[in-house]
Amino acid sequence: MDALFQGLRDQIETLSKLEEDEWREFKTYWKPLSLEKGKQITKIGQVEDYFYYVYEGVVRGYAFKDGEDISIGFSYKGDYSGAYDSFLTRNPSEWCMETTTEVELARIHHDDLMRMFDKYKSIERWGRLFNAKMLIGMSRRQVESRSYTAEERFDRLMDQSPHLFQLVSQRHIASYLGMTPETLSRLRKKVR
Amino acid sequence: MDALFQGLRDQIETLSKLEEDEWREFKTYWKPLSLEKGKQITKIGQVEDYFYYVYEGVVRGYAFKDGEDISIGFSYKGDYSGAYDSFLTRNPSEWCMETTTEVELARIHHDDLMRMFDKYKSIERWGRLFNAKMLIGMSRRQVESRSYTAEERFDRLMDQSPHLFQLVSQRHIASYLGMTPETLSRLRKKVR
DNA sequence: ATCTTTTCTTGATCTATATCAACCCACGGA
DNA sequence: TCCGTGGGTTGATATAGATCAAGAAAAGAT
Repeated sequence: MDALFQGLRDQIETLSKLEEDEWREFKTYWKPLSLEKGKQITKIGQVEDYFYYVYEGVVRGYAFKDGEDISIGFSYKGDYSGAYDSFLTRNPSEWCMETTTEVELARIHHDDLMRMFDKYKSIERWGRLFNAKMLIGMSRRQVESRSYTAEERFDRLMDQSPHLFQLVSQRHIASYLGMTPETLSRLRKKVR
Repeated sequence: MDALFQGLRDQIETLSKLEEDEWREFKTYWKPLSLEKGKQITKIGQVEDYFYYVYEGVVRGYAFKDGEDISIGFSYKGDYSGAYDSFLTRNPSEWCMETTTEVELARIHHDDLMRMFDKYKSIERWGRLFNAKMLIGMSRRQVESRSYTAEERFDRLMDQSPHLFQLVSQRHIASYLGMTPETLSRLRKKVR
């Protein structure tokens, strides 16, 4: 619990240093939250009101494409999570989040965060840099998905996040990689 | 020229209002720039030092995938442009920018912008919201490229930016849509 | 205006990956 | 202990779109 808040603070301060009293106040708006495996966090069609910090476990973000569940991304320890799109635009979310393991999170409500942005420049700065970081990550992934074949994408994921294969099911990984479970299965066979 | 700055200011103020004197100072760092068609703005491998505002014309961003030039995106009147990734990370850019028409731009140097972020909270806020806007646009495009077939992507572009077909060559549009020029040509035939 | 170069079109194949279908395996509940 | 349900595998077939190749048209260059 203390460790959770310490992790959160450290994470924030990689982007923008906070004064002791700024942090003391900011901290009061973050609420810890423990969830068991397989819990829905955000549902499609509702506006995302929270911004999440993942302290322990894995959260999966996914959307529906004609009935099929397709994974958008995974958040691990130290990541932020949530239907950030909807959180920003205040439009109903087109995707949802669920826990794939037991998780420990902290979350802050949109309105509280906005108030903090208004009040503290250091937090506003954190917001700017956080968005920048997301942007960079997303543009990397875009290049990734555009420039590589299914097989290359698979190899690269095996390389970069082998642990993922332990944590979530094949079908979720497959949809994340933009291929069918069958194709993924065949690729894995090839490697073995 | 006055119109250019007015456009820039309006654009900025859709995200964050500036005081008269804040704008007066901020404005001094933005330098207007006219370029003819076909000019390289940023080259691969160099760090992007500028952030661009497009007042007139079209700028194309592209990368190289085994020798082939693939378009990442286009910026029109009122958009911002530049190898934003590299601008943020200060790493050498993996893509480059060129004008596809005559253009009128204004640009600000990275260091000046950083100083402005430090000095004015309203500009820091603009930075945060600008990043958020980019993020939203990018996540939309990601969904776009992932959930639709080549034909659907084409139809949607025809719908949303028909003018683009006048402004840039088929091959650039094709690579932007993630298909070969041949495929694009066949799709266009289908529509006619 | 003529020549050259580039872009666009069209047709014939080829290939990666999807789709459909059957089967196996592991695990949780009765 | 047996059964059912969902995830994973494997095989056969289908298909969107790529690739290769060659001609037509448009755009620059001299």
